[in-house]
Amino acid sequence: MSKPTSDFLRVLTERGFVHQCTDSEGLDALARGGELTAYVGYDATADSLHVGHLISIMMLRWLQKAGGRPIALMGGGTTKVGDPSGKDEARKLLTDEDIRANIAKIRATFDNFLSFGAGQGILANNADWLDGLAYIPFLRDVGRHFTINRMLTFDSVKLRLDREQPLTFLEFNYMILQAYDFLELGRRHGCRLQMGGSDQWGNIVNGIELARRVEGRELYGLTCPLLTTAAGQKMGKTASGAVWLSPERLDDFAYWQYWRNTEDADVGRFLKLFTELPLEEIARLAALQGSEINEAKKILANEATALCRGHAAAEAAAETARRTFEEGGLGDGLPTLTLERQRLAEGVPAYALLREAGLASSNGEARRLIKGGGARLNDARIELEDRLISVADLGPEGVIKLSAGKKRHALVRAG
RNA sequence: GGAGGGGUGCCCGAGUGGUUAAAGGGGACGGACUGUAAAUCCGUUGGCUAUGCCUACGUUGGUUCAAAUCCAACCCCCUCCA
Repeated sequence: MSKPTSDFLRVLTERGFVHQCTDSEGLDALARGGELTAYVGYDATADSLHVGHLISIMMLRWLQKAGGRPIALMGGGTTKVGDPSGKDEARKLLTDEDIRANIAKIRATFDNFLSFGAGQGILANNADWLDGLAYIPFLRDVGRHFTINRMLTFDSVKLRLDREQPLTFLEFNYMILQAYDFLELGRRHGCRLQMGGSDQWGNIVNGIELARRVEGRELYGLTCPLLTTAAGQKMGKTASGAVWLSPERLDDFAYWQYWRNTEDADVGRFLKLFTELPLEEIARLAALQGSEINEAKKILANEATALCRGHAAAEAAAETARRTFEEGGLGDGLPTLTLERQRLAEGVPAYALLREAGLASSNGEARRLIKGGGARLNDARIELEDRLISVADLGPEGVIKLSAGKKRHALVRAG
């Protein structure tokens, strides 16, 4: 593809967001010509998005910065049915109330990245049009434009069939519903572009085809690469699961740490995708060698955290990290457990305290941690599993520092 | 509906009567080495009020001194046939 001339596509291309595009020339012309409206769809099964969603959120953000109008589409309608693709066990069906609550909480995250309001971004919900669909009319108006022959050629379907895994009729319909979303957003908001992960390519193309057939409208699709780390791992896993975007699910310090621990080989790529630093600056940072690249990682952590959690949170997390790792001291931002003074006076077994502080998920795990030499009390290795920890262990600042390994720390205070 | 195959720990997968909390791998966690990186090596990896007790191999019941392993019924998945 020739070099894009629109701000939007140029930025996306330069920063590594673009995997495939249905018609980059056409889209470029459209983006150049005026206000471009584009959407990305998000599931509403959890009350928070995670870093896997971040790349597409950034695309919406760049769109808005380039003068376009982003639509974050919540799958309130499709979630109600329950996405069967996680096929291990039938996901429990969410109630309307759950979904509404999830969407409200997710919205708080979007507010950090996008501006919603009159003439700005839109937070849409496909329940608005899917809930009321009448089956027969829908089949006649929309279903007739899909041939099974063609649907069978899409990767999402083909992979399943090749691997001899079941594909339910419900999932089959997902393609159609998603295609219909695109059509509907075009009608309602003049949306011309759908973006998503590369795994969404087939679904996106379906929407484009549908709109062409139903109303002769030309739509566009753009996918971003699925994010893996340089080591080939799926992005966003930590000790305790997904890296959540909402502070209720993952505290600011942990979020900052996630970025701080990026592999060397990923630093440049992540800076381009997850920060808004100028490319020249990024090129300089990514070229740092040896331990100097840690500076780049700190900047990555600061910038990424500032976007998602705000500047104050980013600075506080950076300060906590500095105190904890560079001075070996205590950072205020570490997870803190407040214990009744009475209990602490009597003493609590080390394994129990580690569990309560969230450093181990069971007493057994805590015991193993101690046995393996990974548990520390005020930076001194804990030798005995049931060693009592008491007020006598409070440091000068009135705090006990517990550690599991070198990176996971927690504070205990007497309350 | 018929015939055959299968359901094992976070995941994959071995195991066909006792020494099996269950080989091996992956992942995860911890240790060593480092730069809060990667790679590598080592250890750990069901729970508990812990030299013991409890729970666990789809579900329920049975045989046996003893069952993930044998029997029965049921549930679910896959393949082929109708």
